[in-house]
Amino acid sequence: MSEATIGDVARRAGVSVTTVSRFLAGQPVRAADTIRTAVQDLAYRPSPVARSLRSGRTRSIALVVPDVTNPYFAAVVKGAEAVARQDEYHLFLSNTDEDVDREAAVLADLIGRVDGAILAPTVESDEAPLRAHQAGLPLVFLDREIGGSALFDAVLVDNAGGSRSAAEHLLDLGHRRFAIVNGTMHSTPGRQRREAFLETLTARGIDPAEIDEEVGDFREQGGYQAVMRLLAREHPPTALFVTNNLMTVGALRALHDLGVRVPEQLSIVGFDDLDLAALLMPPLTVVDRPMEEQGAIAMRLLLRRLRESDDVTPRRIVLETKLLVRGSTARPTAGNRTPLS
Amino acid sequence: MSEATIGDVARRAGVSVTTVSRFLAGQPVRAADTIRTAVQDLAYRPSPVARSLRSGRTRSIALVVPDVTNPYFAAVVKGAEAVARQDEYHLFLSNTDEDVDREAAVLADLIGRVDGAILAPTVESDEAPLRAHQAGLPLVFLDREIGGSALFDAVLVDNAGGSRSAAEHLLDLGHRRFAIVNGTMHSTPGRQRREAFLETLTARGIDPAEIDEEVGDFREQGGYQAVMRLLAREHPPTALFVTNNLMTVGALRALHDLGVRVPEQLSIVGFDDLDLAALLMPPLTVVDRPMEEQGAIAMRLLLRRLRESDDVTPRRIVLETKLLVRGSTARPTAGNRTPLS
DNA sequence: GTGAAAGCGCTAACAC
DNA sequence: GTGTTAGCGCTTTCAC
Repeated sequence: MSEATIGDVARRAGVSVTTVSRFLAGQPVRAADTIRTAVQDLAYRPSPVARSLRSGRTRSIALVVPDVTNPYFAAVVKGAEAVARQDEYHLFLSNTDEDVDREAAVLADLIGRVDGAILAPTVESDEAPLRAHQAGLPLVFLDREIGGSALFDAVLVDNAGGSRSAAEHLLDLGHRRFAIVNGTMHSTPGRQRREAFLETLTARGIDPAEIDEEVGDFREQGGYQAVMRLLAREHPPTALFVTNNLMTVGALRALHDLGVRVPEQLSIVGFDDLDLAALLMPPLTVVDRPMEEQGAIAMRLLLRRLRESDDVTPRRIVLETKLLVRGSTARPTAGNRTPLS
Repeated sequence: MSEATIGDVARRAGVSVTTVSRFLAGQPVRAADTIRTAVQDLAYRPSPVARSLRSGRTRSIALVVPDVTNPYFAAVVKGAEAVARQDEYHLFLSNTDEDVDREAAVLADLIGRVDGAILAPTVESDEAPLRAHQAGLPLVFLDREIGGSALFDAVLVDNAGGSRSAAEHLLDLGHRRFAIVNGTMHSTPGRQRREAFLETLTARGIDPAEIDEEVGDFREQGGYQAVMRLLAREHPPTALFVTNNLMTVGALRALHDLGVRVPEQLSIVGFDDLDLAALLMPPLTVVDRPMEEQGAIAMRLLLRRLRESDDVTPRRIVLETKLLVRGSTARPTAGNRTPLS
């Protein structure tokens, strides 16, 4: 029965709708008390939809991520939501499941429904975001970018730095046989984490032939299978870098099923911390980064863009990573260090 | 520049807006081809806001949960979103952080903005949902209820059954000294899990004095502190039941810091499975339940209610739990079985 | 099968 | 400081 409109309030208070509107906007009005009473009596709530139609703004923001079930994105959502709430914005949430078509559909659908969107695009060659942008949807990129996206605000992570620290840590321990489980190679983090890891290794004299690669597509199952393949090889690696949290879980599961002892037989570094990482046996060494904060920053960037004129130069914020050395990395054992001798 | 309106399309196609509207609605129209072209040329998209104002429906649903960062709720969100998408509904997400006031504010804010909401209420004595319902917001309860909520659809879990299975498992192993870490005692799961655990124990002859209780408020930190307090006692328990996932993580952290050996010194059962539960040392015994499915069911219930008339009798669906016995539970050791002798 | 016109609930000129 | 009115973009009578 919440059907009271501004007209009802006006009638009950014996004034015009204009006056009520002005009262609601906080402007000085003679009949303030009367109106206030009428509002309460009728349990009047201004219709957000009508306001939106009038103002052209919805006071809501969409957050488009591959998967909320990924603890990293869950944290991002939380951070973003908290900031939105403060500014009285509402949050739409969409999962793309790393599916480009779904992402495109979602974005198209969002136009006119939200004032802006925060997006973790599936692939760097993605066109959908550009179309959405041209259609008037302000966009901020989260964690990933698309090609030639100098137009957009973005909150990224120093993937290269993170991977480098992982590689150096493993090198310093004395490893010479490496493997990396890659994510989606068409995405920013997938590409950057791989490249930096490989470059660091070869720059320090590692023969590329000593670096095995498998793709795990950023999924737990992918990580599992990648590790299964990796360890089935004749000369398995002694050091493993897994480039996201979900794949790390899968990798650990695989190592567990295989009975591989960590770090005695294999050292492992993950990208992204896990809630239970420190409680695993052994505790997991990971590249960590701010998560809720990344969501919060993305939201702030977007809200600021909505506030200011649209021609503000795009801002790119790159957050630092931090290597958390725990127990899953160690020196290679003698047998492992020279697997061929 | 996505400013084309239905009027622009009509003009370009040389027909009236009515005809365009009918065309868009899929009704037979002579100028179909012309209109189709005009729509494409102008990249016309019907305004969702205008449609909502007209129809009184927004095609969006809100999901109000305590915390998306909780893997259980993240899974629920995913399940609910998938169902909503199929029916072309959009999802609003709000975190309440277990705060009654925030929840009330969120609900009030949602009225008129969504067609319905799925809610995991903070406390059973909550009034806000009733007010929202009276204001015309269809509601489905998720995982938790409020007092006298026979009015509402709900998707619950057999908390009593889950706790009973945990208690019986521990009893069967021979434990006589118990402890339970409770959640928010004013919430449905908090209350039910506690009661069933205690009843099962006492029904099997356990002296209530042999059952320690601490409250952890469903938070990780709460679980940590609860366990710290529990194990500081003179005659610590040999069996521990932790009533949700977050608190279980905290509990494990505490046990780790304390150097308590599981299950030798203490058996532990958690409520809700964790992604890494099976990989912990020892693997964690837990009460598991469907998570994404619970979200999906809640969404289906709500959409069905929106479709059917509002006077359908409320439906309550109770999902079954399943005890996953892994390695964190074992017989009490001799020393522990009779701590006083 | 089609068009004119009213109206969803609100805000903002514009006159007073 | 207040009321009248137009109009945001759409759907839907109601005549034709």
